[in-house]
Amino acid sequence: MSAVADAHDLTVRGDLSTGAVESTPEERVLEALQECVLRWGVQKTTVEDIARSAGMSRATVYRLFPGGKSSMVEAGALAMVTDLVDQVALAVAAATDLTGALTALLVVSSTILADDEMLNFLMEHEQSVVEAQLALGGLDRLLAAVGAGAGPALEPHLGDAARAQEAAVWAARTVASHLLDPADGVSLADPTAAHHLVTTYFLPGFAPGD
Amino acid sequence: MSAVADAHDLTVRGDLSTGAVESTPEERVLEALQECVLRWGVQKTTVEDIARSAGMSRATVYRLFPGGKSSMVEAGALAMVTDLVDQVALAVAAATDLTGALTALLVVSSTILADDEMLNFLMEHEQSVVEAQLALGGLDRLLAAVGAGAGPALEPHLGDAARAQEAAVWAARTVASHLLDPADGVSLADPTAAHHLVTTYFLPGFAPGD
DNA sequence: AATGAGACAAATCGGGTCGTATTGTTCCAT
DNA sequence: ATGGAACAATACGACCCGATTTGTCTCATT
Repeated sequence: MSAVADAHDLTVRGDLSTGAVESTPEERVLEALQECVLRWGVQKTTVEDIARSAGMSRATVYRLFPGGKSSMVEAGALAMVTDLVDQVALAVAAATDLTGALTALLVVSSTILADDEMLNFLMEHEQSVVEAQLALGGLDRLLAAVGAGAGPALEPHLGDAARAQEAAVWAARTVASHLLDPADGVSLADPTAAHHLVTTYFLPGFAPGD
Repeated sequence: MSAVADAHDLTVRGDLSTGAVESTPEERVLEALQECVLRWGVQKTTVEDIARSAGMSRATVYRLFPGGKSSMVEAGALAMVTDLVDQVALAVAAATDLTGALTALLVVSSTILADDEMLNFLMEHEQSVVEAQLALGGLDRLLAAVGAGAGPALEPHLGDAARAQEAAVWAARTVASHLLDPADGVSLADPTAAHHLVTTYFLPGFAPGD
């Protein structure tokens, strides 16, 4: 019923590292959306703009995304989150100890967000669009996604799956808080700052028993 | 120049615990503002409404608050924050150990916010007003105020003043995050949940050395 | 079978106007 | 020091209007 339920399969076909050699029509639409948004912003981008940019007719775009522009934006956001979670999970899994894992979680997610062209554009020119995505439990879903995606990678160092997920959500909440309110000169993308934060607030509570 | 700089002295004269026996004209205006807002919301409340409710003329209200309605709202918010910080500092100071102090900080602040009639009303009916106060570095100032107000009360258990303030700001950020996004069924107003959070994430990092 | 082109009503949006309510200031009487 | 009144300037809401956009549909094309 909700637009979220209509989310399409955004699985990439082809090798990401070598650029999109093969991509689904849905992906082409999302790429077109990104192009248009970076040029004119979300509000000024029309479905016709997207269709033209994607090299297909408006009718086809509507066939691919029956929900219209809003569903495309939602799908785009979902794709970004999915990518983010995947990369974070990868970085966390590569860590050898709990400190490194948590630090990686903070640094990688913060770095990705700080370097994301689309997100930076929206935060600067159309912050309301970002807020709209986060409202109505959007942040909850985001945090839950991070917990579900990065939690398991944290489990080897914590044993308990529930504790791992809790820690991941907690870290994600921290990143989100600092992202939406950069405030104090602390940047979690800085490995030193992140490490300090982890060793000060996170780590000790987990190490051995409760 | 800014409306903040025009903030008036809101010191209460008389005993708070026995109700306002004696109050300044400014306070009467702020009380009137609260009455009107709870009835009609911020947007629909006019200066004339406030003056009538305060039992004085519109001219007098403008003499007291040259900045108009916006400065009254700002002064009201400031008063609320001041009260909050004072009560939190009091509760923190009453704690005998670090665990109790941090837990009190979370529980008392969360409880006050959760029980605040005005804040609940605004969050439900005029969330944009709250957001407007938090934007433009408003949250930063709020966090700094908590750090400055409650930090010293934390110092006896931490020794270092800078560390105490850092911890207070961190806790405040946690409360703010959970307030703006209640999400996961965790309520920091619940002493058990707060205690769990403190012992898990906060405490261990501070106890002895670095 | 999938796509493009076009048509279509409905909804949305930006701009413009207008009358009213509110604002912020001022003067004067008490 | 306060209230009452007046005042211009402004903000606001309601309304209308034309243009754009949306979402759905049909039909021809490949």
